[in-house]
Amino acid sequence: MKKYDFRKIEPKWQKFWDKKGTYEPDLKEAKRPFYNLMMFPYPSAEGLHVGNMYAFTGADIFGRFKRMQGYDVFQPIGLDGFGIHSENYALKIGTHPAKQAKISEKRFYEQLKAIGNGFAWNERVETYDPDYYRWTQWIFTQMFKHGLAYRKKQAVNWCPKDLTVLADEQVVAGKCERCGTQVIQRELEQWFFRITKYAEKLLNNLRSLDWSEKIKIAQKNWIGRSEGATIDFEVKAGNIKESITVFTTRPDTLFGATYLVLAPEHFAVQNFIKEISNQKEVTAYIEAVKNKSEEERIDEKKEKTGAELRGVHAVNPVNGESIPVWISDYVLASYGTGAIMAVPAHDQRDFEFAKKFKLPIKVVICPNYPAPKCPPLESAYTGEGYLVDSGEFSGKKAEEAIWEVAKFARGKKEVKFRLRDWLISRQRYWGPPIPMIFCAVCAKENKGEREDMPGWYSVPEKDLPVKLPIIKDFRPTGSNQSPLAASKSFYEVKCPSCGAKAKRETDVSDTFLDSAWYYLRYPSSENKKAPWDDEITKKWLPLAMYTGGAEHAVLHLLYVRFMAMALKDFGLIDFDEPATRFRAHGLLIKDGAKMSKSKGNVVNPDEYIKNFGADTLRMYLMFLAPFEQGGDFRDESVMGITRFLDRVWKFIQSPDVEDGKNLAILHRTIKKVTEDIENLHYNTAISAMMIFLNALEGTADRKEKEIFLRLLAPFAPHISEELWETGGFGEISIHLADWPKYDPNLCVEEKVKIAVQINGKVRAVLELPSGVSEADAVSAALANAKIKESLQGKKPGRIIYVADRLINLVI
RNA sequence: GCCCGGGUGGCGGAAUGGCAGACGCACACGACUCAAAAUCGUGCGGGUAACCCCCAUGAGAGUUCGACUCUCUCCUCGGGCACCA
Repeated sequence: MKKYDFRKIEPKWQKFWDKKGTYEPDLKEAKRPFYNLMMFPYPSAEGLHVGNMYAFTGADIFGRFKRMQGYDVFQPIGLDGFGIHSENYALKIGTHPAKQAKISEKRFYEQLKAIGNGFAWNERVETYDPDYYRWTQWIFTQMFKHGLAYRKKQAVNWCPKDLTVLADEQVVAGKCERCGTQVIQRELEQWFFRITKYAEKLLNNLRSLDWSEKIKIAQKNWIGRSEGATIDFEVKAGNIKESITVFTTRPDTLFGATYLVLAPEHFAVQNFIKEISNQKEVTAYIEAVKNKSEEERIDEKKEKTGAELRGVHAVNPVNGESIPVWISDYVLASYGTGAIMAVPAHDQRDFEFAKKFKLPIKVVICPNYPAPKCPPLESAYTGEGYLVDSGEFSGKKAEEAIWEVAKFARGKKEVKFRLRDWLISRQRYWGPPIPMIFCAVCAKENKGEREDMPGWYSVPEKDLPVKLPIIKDFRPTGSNQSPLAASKSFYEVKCPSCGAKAKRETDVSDTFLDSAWYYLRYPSSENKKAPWDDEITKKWLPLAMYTGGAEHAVLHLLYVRFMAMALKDFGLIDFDEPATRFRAHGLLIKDGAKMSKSKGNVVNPDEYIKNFGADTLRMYLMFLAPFEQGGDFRDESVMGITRFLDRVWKFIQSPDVEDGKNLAILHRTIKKVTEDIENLHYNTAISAMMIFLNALEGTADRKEKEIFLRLLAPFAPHISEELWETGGFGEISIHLADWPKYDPNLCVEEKVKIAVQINGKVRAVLELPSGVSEADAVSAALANAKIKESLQGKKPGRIIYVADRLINLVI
């Protein structure tokens, strides 16, 4: 018998599969399409991370399993190589990103081949390929034409290190999601995508999606729907009369509103400022807020700040009371209406503010009714109760009076979302130039492609792609402008409408736009005339299975859904959810800590593949823990799998023993492995194969070996293929063979062990024929010497019998 | 603060409400060997000389004939959100 030599076997079969196109489905003719997608990597670091390999292997096992079950599995791979992460890497090592992209590409593809995944290599996608980003730009123009892309000036998140704006989703706890730098606010005019238009749908669809629950929860919280009412307050200041609209989810507490608070940026503040007696104080406060960094705000979170607009008064619409008006940064300009009614007795933030500035606190909800004298509140009371001091509503249950009070105050029911529009512009170099042109002449004449955006034109389809020029100085400028703004030959264009001298947009788009539609391109990647082929798209999409990291819960996974909804509304695709099933894999850590370059504990898969083989590494990674949980990579445990595969090698080539005794374990193993793969419990599937091997070594017949190889194939594709060939078990490839089936009737052992308990404690274990009747089992138990002894002549009062499992005698 | 997950031997982990610790790692002993590695075999939660006994799944209570599993309270670790009215 030859020795198991993975160094020969693995490259041999990788070449074979490649040549034969084993993993290339017929995209046009496939009968049972199964699009199994995994999130593509961004090639920013020194090479493929073992975490990537972990994710890809998990997804690949599922794909191989489905392929053997008879599906035409399409499992493509590509690179998310455009964008700030790749650019930063290029900056760090001092190469041009375009050059670095080619280097990374080669390296990544070599590594991706070495892990033995069943990728469809013919349909690769690289986001920086002009053939690809041509269509990314085209999608931008579609968004523009349909009114979903627009420009607006507002305070946006700016990363002082990456020197670009960021979407809200890219800011984590006030810091840049990528580099961890404290984000600051800048007032800029930028391109946005109107994702908020789909807030309701993004939320509602979640219910019917078969996605990892934690992703759905994260999205739900991010979208942050709240139902409430907008209510108008008449506000007077000297000669000025304004109506200020507030948003509240608790209109039932209206009688307890003792003042209004406006965001410092609220439009009405500027009007009132002329009429107030403390102009200096208010102006100073507004200035102070403007200059506060996010860090300072978080620091001061506990301490409320603000300023009264002296001389400004609002009228509470439910009782006509005149109440003061304040400004404070605890009210956000960007949420609701930027103004609130403060009910200090029943809202903790208002409570703190009122305490600090000695504003009246009026209780309008008591837990009981009629209300006993309420003791002074220590904090806001937000529980249930009955309305008090609330005019005609007093005595009603607060919860039930919400809409009645709102109606009484002439409020309107309204739904608000936490979700903000997606900021698309980036002042960086390495991305698709935003395909827009601004013509000052048209703008002056109020002409434009869209009425609401004079002067703006999308680049005509025939002129796409707007190629990213190879410029020498691609470093971010820090000046609100992309490095492309320095390239005259790039930005000087003619107006597509009037032909006058116009200016091309010089910002590039967010990387997440590249990845928001890539799954559509894979199966149609050969098409040079359209972003995707309708027939192929109809056949293969939406995705049957999508696998990726949970860190993209509110980034990629939200954007990709939004994009599908938009494209569907444009009539370009016929589904609005890109993936019917999504599973988030867990995080792979190393010796109890997250892998990171700073800790120096990043594992590169290359040396492990070299030393142990791809099959061993694959199985090791999957054996660690449930795939959706993640695992802890420890060098010493790899040996377990090495031994296992060595034994498999010998087991399959050992002489056949025809004794037909292993039927039950064979069928149970098939059942267990099948169900475990379906549930992504690869660790226990591998354990079941180990148990099978332990039991059958030296007693297996040919059929049992053959079935074992098939079960092993998704996990260890090379060794199983090699043994399949040398053993002559069937046509090559094993990966196109059928998945074994089990017979539930044969899963049962002839004899079962039944635990006999007395008062829940096991006192004896009986071996009885399976399916034994209750009466027989109980009499066998009572006849047992140990049981007799334990019973000491007492008679069990109650007997619980669980078939084939246990008897509990209760005395 | 709120919302999700977790907490089981020395370690990774396994257990439709039914024999806790499968499977593997590490470790110990034995076989093979001049020797070592590899391989094979045996053992391996704690108490105990030993057990058929007792204790044990973060802590405490509860439901149940029976709880790692369900309910409540608390501790703790990880992740997400964080003045969202």
